[in-house]
Amino acid sequence: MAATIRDVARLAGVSPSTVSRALSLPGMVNAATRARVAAAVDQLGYEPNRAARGLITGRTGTIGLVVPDLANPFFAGVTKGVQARARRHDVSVFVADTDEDPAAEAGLVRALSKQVDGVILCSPRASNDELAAIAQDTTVVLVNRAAEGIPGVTYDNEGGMRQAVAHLVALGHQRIAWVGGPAKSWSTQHRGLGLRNAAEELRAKLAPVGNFAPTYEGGMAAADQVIATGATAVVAYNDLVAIGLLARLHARGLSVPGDLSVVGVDDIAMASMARPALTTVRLPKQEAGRIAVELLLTMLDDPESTAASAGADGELRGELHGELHGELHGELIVRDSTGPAPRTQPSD
Amino acid sequence: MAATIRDVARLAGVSPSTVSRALSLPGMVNAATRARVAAAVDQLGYEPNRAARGLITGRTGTIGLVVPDLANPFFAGVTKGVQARARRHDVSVFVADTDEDPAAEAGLVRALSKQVDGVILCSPRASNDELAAIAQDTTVVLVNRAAEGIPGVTYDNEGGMRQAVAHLVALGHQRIAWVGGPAKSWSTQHRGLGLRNAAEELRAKLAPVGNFAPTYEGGMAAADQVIATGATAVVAYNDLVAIGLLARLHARGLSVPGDLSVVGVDDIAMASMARPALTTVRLPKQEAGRIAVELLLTMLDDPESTAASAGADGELRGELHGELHGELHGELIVRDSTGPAPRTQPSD
DNA sequence: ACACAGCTTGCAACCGATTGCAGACTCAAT
DNA sequence: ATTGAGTCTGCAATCGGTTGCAAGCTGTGT
Repeated sequence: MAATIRDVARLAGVSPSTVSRALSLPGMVNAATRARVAAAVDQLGYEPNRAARGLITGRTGTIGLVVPDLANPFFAGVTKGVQARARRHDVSVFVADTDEDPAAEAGLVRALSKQVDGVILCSPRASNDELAAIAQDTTVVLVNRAAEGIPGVTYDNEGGMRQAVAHLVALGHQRIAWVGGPAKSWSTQHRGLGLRNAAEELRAKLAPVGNFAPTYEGGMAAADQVIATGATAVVAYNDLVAIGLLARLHARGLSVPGDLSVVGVDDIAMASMARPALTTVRLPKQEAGRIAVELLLTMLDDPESTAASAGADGELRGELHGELHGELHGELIVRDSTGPAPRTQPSD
Repeated sequence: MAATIRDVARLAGVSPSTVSRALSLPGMVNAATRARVAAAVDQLGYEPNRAARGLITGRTGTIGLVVPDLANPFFAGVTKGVQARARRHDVSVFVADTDEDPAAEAGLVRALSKQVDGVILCSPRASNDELAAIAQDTTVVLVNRAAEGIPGVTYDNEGGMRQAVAHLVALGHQRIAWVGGPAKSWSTQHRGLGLRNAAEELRAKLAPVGNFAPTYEGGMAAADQVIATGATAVVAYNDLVAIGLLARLHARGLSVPGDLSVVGVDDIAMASMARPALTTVRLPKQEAGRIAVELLLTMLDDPESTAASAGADGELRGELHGELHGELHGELIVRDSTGPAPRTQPSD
């Protein structure tokens, strides 16, 4: 049905090879011929068949994106970024959702990897060893996760947490609770670490209340333990957890920020719709997706470049500043869920 | 790098054609040979190259999905459904996000259509004529939109609205406001229609307050007009709008459901996290995605089948009940945003 | 006039699968 | 032994592009 390169060649009165070259190596063909080919191309609405091209070039022009859960606004944001930037490079994106199932992850990636040039792995649950194994036979870029020798883009969790703590300390809070996400999660570990450092430096006490599911329900479950710590402020693993906290605190009759200030992380749309509107550390989500695409495409163009070798020759695209690793910074968005520390503890 | 069909053939001591047949037409090859091939296949970890296969079969094993905005939880849900069901059929999904830009839509679909076997169009903004043109040269399935001659899956908006009105009338509400979404939107039209019919039948008065953006901001903008109608209950185009209403009503000092009851549509995760938790008409989102995939795959298997011809021979898969059109039903989820009508109008 | 370089272009092989056709083989019936 | 049907397998063409190689053409220097 669709026009082939031979149809174009016939119409332009040249051979298929010339058409091919006119399109991909324009400098190599005579200007007049090139014009005839161009005319034929758009008269026929010709577009090269990707499968055929991929067969010989070994490149499919497609990348894979694996996320834990598309319904999670954070991952939806990353996906949008990946998608938009990939389109700009004329690359298609296979999206796969693991449904938060760590077991499905590896299998999915393997299946995907046969069909794409490279894969972007977002917040993978796999172990470092498993990741290394995957990176062995596919070009991989990580998002929101760092692993030795694998390029990726991460957030400066420490910096974000420092901003949150500084904000709270300035409001007079001395004792800050921390509701962590999944224990093995890379970002939980780094956010916890950043919090600990910032608290120490700014002379506040940090009260970790353990690990909870990174969901609204997780926040509901954590709330009572937060109250029990006697803290006047709480930092939650993410906005979903923070909103769960808000709900349960309200149910317990506590006022936010009157009795307790609450800070989230991510700045999903829901954060500004919560009551009270949530103070949170905004993480640039689409930006992460965009950078991941650039990173992946860079590696694909120059297979020699890896996180390790990049330091040596460092000649990469703009945003990456010569390294096959991007780091994004969070920004504290102050809304209504944080306020001055109460004079007396809510437990009085 | 990866094993080819020739490698397998050599290892199994047969010709490539036999390997091909052993894999796709097992009945045609001798059991012993088939076993040798199978052994060779998994010793080498062989997987057929899709591009090569696609080249000759004309099928890519890939479908496209176009949604207005991945960050919208409704579309994220549909995407999850599409994605999961496609995987089950060993089909990959290209996801494209138009960023709510109706102008980008058509171009995107055209670009996509060259690379996939068929396209699922979710809540397209295009006109019926444009849709017909697209369906002309690609296999298309619509989600959340009906158009003459094009298969699709829609929601029974009338039925959902009837449930909402019945619920409100039972609570004593006589005057119900309606905040519509984008005027040209198919679902706005049908929800408005359903509301009008149900209101008439159940002897309630419907007060439409016009069309608003299907967002939180849209809801905020509509709230004051809703109050001005003197209605004691309001049905919003979707949950996002309803939550916007909630916020503005709260700011205006009105109590929900004390002064005004609010009903949304969709049942996105946010609905149960709102304060008060939102009464809403739950629309099965993933289910819509799943059915769309089945529909598309059916059409691909049997190119003769169209919405028009399906009635005649109607021999399709389970869920579809013999029609190339699926209709899903909403379910009223009663939470805390609806309650008995106040004795006196809030305007008193 | 001749050789040689440089620029364009075509031929043909190739990527990795699928499939129509025909050949080889087995087995039973005549 | 011959024929015929039926089963299984291989050959070779094909899908739609890309690319190494060689050949044609033009123009320049001698």
